Amino acid sequence: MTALEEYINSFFGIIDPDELAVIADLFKKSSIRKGDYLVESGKICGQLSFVETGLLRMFEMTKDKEITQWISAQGYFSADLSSFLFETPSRLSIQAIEDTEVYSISKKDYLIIGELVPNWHALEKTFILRCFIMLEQRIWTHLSMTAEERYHAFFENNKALFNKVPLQYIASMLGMTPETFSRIRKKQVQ
Amino acid sequence: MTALEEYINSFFGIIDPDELAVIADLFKKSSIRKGDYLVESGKICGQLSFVETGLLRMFEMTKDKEITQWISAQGYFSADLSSFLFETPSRLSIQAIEDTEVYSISKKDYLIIGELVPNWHALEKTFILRCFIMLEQRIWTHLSMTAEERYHAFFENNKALFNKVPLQYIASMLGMTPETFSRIRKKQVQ
DNA sequence: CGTATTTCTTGATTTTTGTCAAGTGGCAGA
DNA sequence: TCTGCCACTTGACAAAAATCAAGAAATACG
Repeated sequence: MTALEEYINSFFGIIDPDELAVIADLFKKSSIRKGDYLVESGKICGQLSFVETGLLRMFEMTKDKEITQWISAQGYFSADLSSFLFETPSRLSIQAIEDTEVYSISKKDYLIIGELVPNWHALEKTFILRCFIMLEQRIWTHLSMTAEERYHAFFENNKALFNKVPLQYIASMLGMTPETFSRIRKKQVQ
Repeated sequence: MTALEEYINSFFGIIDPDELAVIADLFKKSSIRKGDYLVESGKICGQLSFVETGLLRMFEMTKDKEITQWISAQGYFSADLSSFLFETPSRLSIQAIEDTEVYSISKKDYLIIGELVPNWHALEKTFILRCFIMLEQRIWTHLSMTAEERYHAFFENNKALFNKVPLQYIASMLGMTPETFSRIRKKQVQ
C-alpha cells in the first residue's frame, strides 16, 4: 500500500484494495512553498489534500489577530471541509509553514469517486463522522480543562509537532496566548 | 408537512416528499419524564430523537462535576452521534430537564432508510457535515472569545432557552461557572 | 560569517474567571 | 400553609490567564 493509500484508509476506513487504488489515482501531487497558500479565505476550497511532507496551518483572522485552528502534518488531510463539500466561500486560510508536498483531489474528481466506488457515500460519512468526533473531543477540552491541562493533553499526543512548528501557533490552537504557553512549558521542563 | 418532517428536512436537507413520508414513518413518538434518561453513559445510544416538546440535556461526568455539552429544545435532535452510528458505548448521558416528547428512530429502522431511499447516504453526509460545522463554530468561540462574549453570542441566538433551562446548565455548556454566568447576566441587565 | 528578523522568554501588572461560603428567593410537595 | 430543596446571587478572596514591555535566543539570509 502506498503512503497515500494509507492516509486515505486511515480516515475513510477500510476500502477494497482495487477501489482504493482507483481513488488514490485521482489525487495529484503538488508542492507549496513556505508561506504560500493552499486555500485563501473568501474563496472556495477547491481541493482536499493529504500532507506528504511539511506542515500546513489553518487559520482565521479576527479584527486584530490570527487564530490558528489546526496544524496538519504528514498523514493528515487539510481542507475547509464545509467549503469543499458545500462549495461555499472558505472562512479559513491554509498556509504552508514550511515547504510542503501534498496529494490533492479536486472537487470534480472527488465527485467522480461516487460513480466509481459503490459504497463511497458510506465511506464519506465515516470520514466526516470521525472529524466530528475529533471536534467533540476538542470542545470537551475547553469545557473541562485549564490551559495547562490542554497543553499536556496535546503534548502527549503530538510531541513531534513541538520541534517543528512555531509554538505561537500551537498556543493559539489550544486557546491561549504565547506567553501563557511559554510559562506552562517552562514549568514542564523544570 | 408535519412537524417531524420539517425537523428532518431542516437537518438532512431537502428530501423528496414521498421519501420524507417514508422516513418520518419510521420514527416513533415517546415520552420521557422529567429527570429520566434517554441515553445513559456507558451504554450504546440506540436511537436518534427529535424533540417535539420539552428539553433534553446532554452531559458528561468528570471526576467531580457534570459538564453539560448541549441542550436540545423543540426541533433539535438529540443523540450521541458517534455511539449511534458506530455502536460504541456512549460517553454522554441524555436526560430530560422537563417532561419531554420525542420522535425516535431505532438503529435498525435507521438502517432500513438506506434501502428505501436511494440517495440516503448523501443526506446523512449532509446531516453530519452540518453537525460538524456547528462544532467548528463552537470551537471558534472558545479560541477567540471571552466568557462574556460567548454569553452574548449564545444569548442572541437562544433567548428563549434562558427562561426555560436551569441557567447553570447553560453556564456549563458555555464553559464557565454558574457564578461567572450570574455576574455577566447582572451586567447585561443593568 | 554577521546581521536582520522572527520567535520565544521573562517580569510586572491588570483583568478575567474560579472558588468558597453565605444568603435569598421561588417552588414543589407533604 | 409550611417546609425543605434547589437554583440563583452576592461578596471576599485566590488562582488563572491576558497584556504590556523588554530582552534573549533562534533562525534566515545576504
